[in-house]
Amino acid sequence: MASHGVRGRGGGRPTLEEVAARAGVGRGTVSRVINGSPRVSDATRAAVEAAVAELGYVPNTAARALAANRTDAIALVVPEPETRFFAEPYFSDMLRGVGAALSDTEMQLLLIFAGSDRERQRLADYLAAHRVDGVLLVSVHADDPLPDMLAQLEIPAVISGPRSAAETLTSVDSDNYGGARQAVEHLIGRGRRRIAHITGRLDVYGAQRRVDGYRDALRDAGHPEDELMIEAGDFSEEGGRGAMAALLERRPDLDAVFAASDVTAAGARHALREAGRRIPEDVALVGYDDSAIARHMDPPLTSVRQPIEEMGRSMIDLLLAEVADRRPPASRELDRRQVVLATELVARASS
Amino acid sequence: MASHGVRGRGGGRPTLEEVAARAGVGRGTVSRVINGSPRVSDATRAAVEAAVAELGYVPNTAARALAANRTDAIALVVPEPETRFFAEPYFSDMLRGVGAALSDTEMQLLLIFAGSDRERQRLADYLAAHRVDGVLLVSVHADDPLPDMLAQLEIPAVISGPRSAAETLTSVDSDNYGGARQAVEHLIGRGRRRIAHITGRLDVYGAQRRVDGYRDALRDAGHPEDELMIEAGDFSEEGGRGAMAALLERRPDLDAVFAASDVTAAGARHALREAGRRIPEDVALVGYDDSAIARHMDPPLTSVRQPIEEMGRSMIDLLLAEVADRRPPASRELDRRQVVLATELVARASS
DNA sequence: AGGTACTGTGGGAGCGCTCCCACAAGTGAT
DNA sequence: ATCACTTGTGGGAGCGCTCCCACAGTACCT
Repeated sequence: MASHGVRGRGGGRPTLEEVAARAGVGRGTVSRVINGSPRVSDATRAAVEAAVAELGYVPNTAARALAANRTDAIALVVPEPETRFFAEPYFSDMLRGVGAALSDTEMQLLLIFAGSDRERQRLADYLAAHRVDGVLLVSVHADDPLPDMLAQLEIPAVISGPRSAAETLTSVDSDNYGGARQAVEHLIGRGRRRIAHITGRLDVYGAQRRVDGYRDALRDAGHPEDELMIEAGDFSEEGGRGAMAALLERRPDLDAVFAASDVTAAGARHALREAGRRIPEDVALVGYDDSAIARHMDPPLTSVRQPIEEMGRSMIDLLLAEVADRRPPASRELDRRQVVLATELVARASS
Repeated sequence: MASHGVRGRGGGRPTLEEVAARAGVGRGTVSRVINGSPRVSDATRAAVEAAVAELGYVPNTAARALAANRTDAIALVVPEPETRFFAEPYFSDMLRGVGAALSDTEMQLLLIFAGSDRERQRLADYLAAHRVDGVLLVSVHADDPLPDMLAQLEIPAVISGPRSAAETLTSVDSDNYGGARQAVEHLIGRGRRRIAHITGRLDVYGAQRRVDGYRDALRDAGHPEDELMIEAGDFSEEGGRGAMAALLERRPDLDAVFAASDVTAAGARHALREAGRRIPEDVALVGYDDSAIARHMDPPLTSVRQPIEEMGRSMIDLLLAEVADRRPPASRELDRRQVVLATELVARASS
C-alpha cells in the first residue's frame, strides 16, 4: 500500500527499511548482510536473505554512494583526440578483458572521452567531483597532464603503456622490448641479414622500447650497427609507406623490415610493391599487434601479438586493489607496480 | 578549519550549502541557479555563479541522483556473447558517434557487457534498480528478452538495428535494403550478369533486408530470378569461404558476388583464389561495412559504407529526447521513431 | 562475585542534494 | 483600499543508504 509522499517513484521499489521490517530486524543488520559483514549470526543472515529475495530488493546505488562516499564505478579514459587508437582492435580487445575482469565485481565501467578541450574540461570536473573510485588510462602521451591531475586528486589510477621508464603510476604493459627482439630474431632465423626497422611515434615509450629491442637483437646476433636502417614512422599507414620508400632509397639491398605496427607494415607493403619487391621472396615483412589487418593482408603478415585482453584484466585487478586498500599516497609510491606481459610471435607467409 | 564530523572526506569539497552561505542566499536558490531555473533574478544568479567559481563547486552526483531520482547516465549494452561484433570497426565507430553526441550533455556513458549468463543477471538487477536513465541497445538478436524487459521497466531505450519490421523500440539503422541495391546496381553497371549473394545470419533483420535489396535490384534490372545464386553465410570469414565454394559448385559461371559483410567477402576471396578465379577479372566482389579489412584487402574491396558514427549520434539524440519527456508509455507508442540513414558505395579495385 | 572482552544487534545521525510549501514584495485590476 | 496574481526566495523534509555508538547477552578470566 504505497502511502505517504509517493513522488511518482517508479512503482515503489523496496528499500532497506522495508527489507528490515519484513525480516524483523533493524536497518543496520540488513546493511551488514548485504555488505557481507561477518558480524551477523547465521539465522539472522538467512532471514534477511529470504526477505531480500521475496521483495526483490536491489540496493540503491545513489544512496549508497552518498552515504559511503564511494561510487562503485571506475572510468576508462580515452584521451586520443584523433581516435586512431580507438579503431584498432587494441581497443576492443582491451575492453573485452576489462569487461571480463569487471563482471566478477560490483564495479561499473564508465567510458570517458577526453579528446577535445571541452571533453577535457568535463573530465577534470568529473574527477574533481570524485565521481569514480578509480581510473584506467590508455594511450596517454608523455606530456599529458592527466596522470598528474589524478595523483593530485589522489584517485587510484592504472595506466596501460607507461609513459617512460620512470612511470610513477601503476602500469600494465606488454613486453615491447621482448616483442621486438622476437620479431628480429625470427627474421635472423629465416636467414635475413639486412633488417630495417620502421619505428612508431617515438614520443610513445613503447615505440622506443621496440627500437631498443630491435637494436639489441641485431647486436647480440653480431650484426653491424647501421643507423641508416632505422626510419621513423608514426604508426600510420602513410607513415609506413613514406618510411619504406626512404629506406629503399638509402639501403636498396635490405632484405627484411620490422614495422612497429601492422598498419605501418601495410604502408610498407605498398611501397615495396611499388618498388617491385616481392614479399617475402625479396623482402620479408613483420608487423606488430597481430590485428585483423595482419590476417587479411596479402601475403598474410607475420606479427607480434600482445596479450591485450589479459592486459585489460590485469589493469582491473591492479586498480581494484588500489581502490580497496586506499593507503596514504606516500606508502603507495614504494610498492608501485609495473606489470609487463609477454608477447608472442605469430608467423605467417610474409617472412 | 575543517570542523565537525569530518569523516576523512577527500579534502572537504564544497557543498551546495557552502556556496549558498558564500553567496548570501538560501540552498534552494543555489540549486535553482545550477539547474538553470529561470525563476532567479539576474543579480542573485550572478552572485551564486561567482560563489560557485570561487569555491570550485561541483555538484555531488550521488546526492542529486538520490534526491531527484535520476542518474544522468545512460548505458550502452553489448549483448554479444561471442564478441565478434565487438572487434569490428562498427563498434568503435558507433562509440565515437555516441561519445561525440554525449559530450554536449551532462550525461555519462556506462558500458555494460551482457554476454554471459552472470552478466545478464547483473544487468537485470542493474536495470531493475533504475541505475541508468536510458539504454542503448546494439546488436540484439530477434529472440533476446532484453527489449521486453526494458519496456516493462519503462526504461527509455533505443536500438540500433531493429529486430524486425515491427520493431516496437525506437530504432536507428542504416539502409540495408538500399545499400544492397547500391552494391548490386554497381555490379550490373560494371557489366556483370550472373551476380551471386552470400547472406549474413538470417536471424538478423538487416541481413534479411540485404537479401531483399539484392533480389529487387536484380528483378528491377530484368535479371531472371535464380535462388541457386543465394547462399547463406553467417557474417564470418569461414562462412564466407564455405558459401563461396558452394556457389562455385552450383553456378560455376557466376561473374560477381555480393557478400553481406567485408569479413564474409574475405572468406569468399580465399575460396575464389583456391578455385583459380581472378578478382575482378573473372569474378567481381563487393562487401559490406567498408571496414579496415576492405581497404587492406588485395585487391582493395569495393564495399558499402554505413554512416555508423552518425548512427551513434542519432541514437543518443533520440534516447535523450525520450529520457527528457518521459511520457506515459501509451502515447509513446504512437510516435515511435524508426530512423534510417543512407549508405554509400565505396568503389575499389575488386569490382 | 566482579570485572573485562567479545559478539550481535538496533537505530540515530548524517551524506548533499531536490522538491515543494510558505511567504515577502511587487504589480495591476477592482 | 482591497483582492488576486506573479516573481523571487528561504528552508524543512526527505531521498535510501552507511557509519557508529549504545547496549544486551554470553563467555571467560581473576
